[in-house]
This record gives sequence, structure tokens and C-alpha cells, in this order.
Amino acid sequence: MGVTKTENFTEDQNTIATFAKVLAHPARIAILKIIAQSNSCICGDLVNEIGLAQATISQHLKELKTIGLLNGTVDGTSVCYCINQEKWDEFQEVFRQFFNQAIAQEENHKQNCC
Amino acid sequence: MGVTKTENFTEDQNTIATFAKVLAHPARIAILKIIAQSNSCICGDLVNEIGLAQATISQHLKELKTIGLLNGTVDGTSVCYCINQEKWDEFQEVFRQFFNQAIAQEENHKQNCC
DNA sequence: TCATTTTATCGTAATATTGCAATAAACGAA
DNA sequence: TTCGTTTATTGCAATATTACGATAAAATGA
Repeated sequence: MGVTKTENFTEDQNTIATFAKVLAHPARIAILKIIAQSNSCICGDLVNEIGLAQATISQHLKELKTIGLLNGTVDGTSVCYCINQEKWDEFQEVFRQFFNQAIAQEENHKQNCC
Repeated sequence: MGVTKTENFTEDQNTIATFAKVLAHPARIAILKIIAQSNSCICGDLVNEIGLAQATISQHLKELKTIGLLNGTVDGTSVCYCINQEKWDEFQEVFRQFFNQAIAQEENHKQNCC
């Protein structure tokens, strides 16, 4: 009760859901966008750009690091965050496949129903 | 405290996060897959295929309907669920753009940091 | 009509997520 | 060393999500 029944689903299904969950907060979307769009790697600037407390941003960064989407390089007192291109590509591919697979099968689906 | 600060983010960012949230549960991924892959529209068969209670499946279906990914057509005592192709395409496009945009800018990013 | 089937909704419990203040930890500069 | 800067962590509080039993609602068939 209250806990997702992971064992009821395939590994693929759990992977997609886990990936989606990381993207399921606008702060994390904003962080990824800012890091991807800036020429240099920003660090605590995220706290200023996004209007959330430093602890909150740090927590979101941790989630993005944990799943592997971000690399963090310590540079003196600050930390330089970059996108992990490999993981990024994996995310893209997982979503692409999910959407395409369904669309392909949707073709013969259409005839039978609503 | 405990509530997402939607007002801190752009409409785009909130949209991506909202879309991702719907996909952030394996039961909903499974439901979408089953519906997309079956030739005919299944209804309560989802309860048997996925090992969750009927009330739980109904709740997940509601979320998918609310965001517009599924259409439901009443057919006697049962309900026939289908993917809303238009919304599906919108989802796909939103994620595609998100990943591509970042990847494009990632090119000149690489030189400056980690 | 009455029982059955199917789906939706309500109420509730367990757990997860979000956010922040306070504080720690690690570094550089004076 | 001591002070400021930057980031991570801890400890809450508020809210959201997940799951299910019980029950309602709607249609079918006997």
C-alpha cells in the first residue's frame, strides 16, 4: 500500500518509469536545460536562475547525478556540472523506442475500435 | 513546502514535467503498451494482465484519460480504451524536442568543461 | 424484476516527494 | 589560522502518490 509494485512489471517498463520520474519535475527540466545551453558549466548559478533554495537545488542535482544524467566535477569550492552524454543518449533512445513501438502497432489497432 | 513551485518555471518546462509524471509509473507504461499492442481494445483485461487491484488500474486509467493519452468508449458493461493518437504524437514531439535541443547545444558545451 | 458483470468512486493507510532552515564539510584567501 | 564562499546533508513539515477494500452505478441476461 503506497509503494509501487515493481515486481509486477518488466525490466523495460520499470526503466521507462524510472527515467520518466527523473524528468517529472520542472526544476530538474530547468536544470538540465540551463546546463545544456550554457557554454560553460554552471554550478551554484542554478540557485540564482531558478528561484529555489540552495538545499532544494542540491537535492534535485543529486537525483540527476544518481541516475547518471549529470557529472559533477569539483573545482575549488564550487562544482561544475555537465550532462553525461552517454546517459542522455540512452534516455533519448528509451523514450524514442517506447513511442515508436506503440505507434507502429497503433496502425492495425485503429481498425478494430474507437 | 511539499508542493511544486510551478510559478518558478516556464510553461514548456511545466509541460514536459507533467507529461513525464504520467509516464513515471510502470503500471501506466504497461497499460499503454498493452493497449497499443493489442489488435482490439481491451478493457478490464488490464486488471488480469497486470496484477493490480481493479480500483488501482481504474485510477491509473483515469490519469491517462485526464491528460488525454487515452480515449474510453463505453460498450455495454465494459469500456474500450484506445490511444489518442494526437496526444501521443504531442508527447513524442515534446520529448523529442527536449532531447534534441539539449544535444544540439551540448556540442559547444563539451569544449569548456568536464 | 433480480442477479451478475464491469467499471468508477470513496475512504483510508502506507509511502514518496518537495521544500527549506540549519548545519556541516571543504576549499581558497587574507 | 580564521573568515568567507560554495555545496552537501540532516531534520523536519506539507503535500502527493500508490494501493486496495468497500461500495456505487450502469448495463446485460435470466
